[in-house]
Amino acid sequence: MMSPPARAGAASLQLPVYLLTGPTGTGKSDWAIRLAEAAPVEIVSVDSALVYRGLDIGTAKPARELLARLPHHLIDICDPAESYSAGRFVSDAMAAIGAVHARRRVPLLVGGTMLYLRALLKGLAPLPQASAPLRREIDDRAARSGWPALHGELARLDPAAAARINPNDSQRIQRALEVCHATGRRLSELQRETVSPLGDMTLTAWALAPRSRPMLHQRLAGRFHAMMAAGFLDEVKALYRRGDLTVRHSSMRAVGYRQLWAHLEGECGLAEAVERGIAATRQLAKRQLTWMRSETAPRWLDPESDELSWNRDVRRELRELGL
RNA sequence: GGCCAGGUAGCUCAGUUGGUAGAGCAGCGGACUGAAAAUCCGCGUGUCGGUGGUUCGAUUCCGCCCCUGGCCA
Repeated sequence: MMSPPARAGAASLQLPVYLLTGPTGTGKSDWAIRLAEAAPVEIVSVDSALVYRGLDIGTAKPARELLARLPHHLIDICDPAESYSAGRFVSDAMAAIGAVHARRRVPLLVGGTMLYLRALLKGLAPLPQASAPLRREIDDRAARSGWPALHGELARLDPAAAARINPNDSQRIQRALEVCHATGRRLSELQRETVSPLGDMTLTAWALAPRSRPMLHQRLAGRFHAMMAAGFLDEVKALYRRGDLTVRHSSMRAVGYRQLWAHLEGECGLAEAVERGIAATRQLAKRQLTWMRSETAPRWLDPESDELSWNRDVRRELRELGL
């Protein structure tokens, strides 16, 4: 559930938390790594795919050598058969932030998993973890009577939640029912008890915003083809051959993995899988930009031209803090 | 060169017994509380290959031309 607040002592209260976000493919990790080479910051990944071991090429994971040389947190922390979650992320991230502060260094949150970011900045309600048996039971009933019928059930148990959830939104209907059945309370009530785990820590947020959509799309396509040239398909084949993973595992629903997996299952040719993977990447970037527009109030940076001044400004601020 | 099948949205295609057209995918906008790189909602973006004819009216019928694919030479 919720982690203890990371307020180890008076000293850590003075230390800031930095955040660098942006849509996929804008260079966040590169900026963060070059800063970490020269400043007392430690990178805390905010990424739902980088947590998985063995998902390397397709997630654009920093090279092993870099991960070993510069402190990174929340990368390679679970097996692809596990299911990571926003809740685990919040407690892992708070633990990492506390540990970095205890070393008198500054955590630099880097990533584009916007739900995780929001959960960390604004907090999660005290909700129960996922329950595999409950979810299985709900899935079974959905297969028989359809999600709109379960939405009707939710409308009786938690009208406020049902009003906000579309009758076809299987994932949210399932979660809301799961919460009602597991706790006997309404999701919509529990959500009012949300409190930010960051407490009074000061957060400085920057966001990389691509100059133009066509430019971003071109870069994403180029990057996907580079991943293919670097052995992405072999990486997915190795995961496929394990035999215990399926498309129902969230790790195998990641962009690129899902499409190459479909190709290995014989659903489509390789060229088509690549095109679908590129399209899925574009769609991910678009959703991330929607989050960025509505959620955060960051300082916007241009991925093409602002890195040097950003890097210099952050290092000056750290010096002024005496770090 | 001859015959056949096509040419409709960015792509793949449907359709109009003559009244200027619609699906999927892509794209664009939005939502988002333990699967979130997930899940879901909204929006059609068009010289219907070109040109001439018939017609009140042609994307649809007819002629010619161009392009693509296939078969025959």
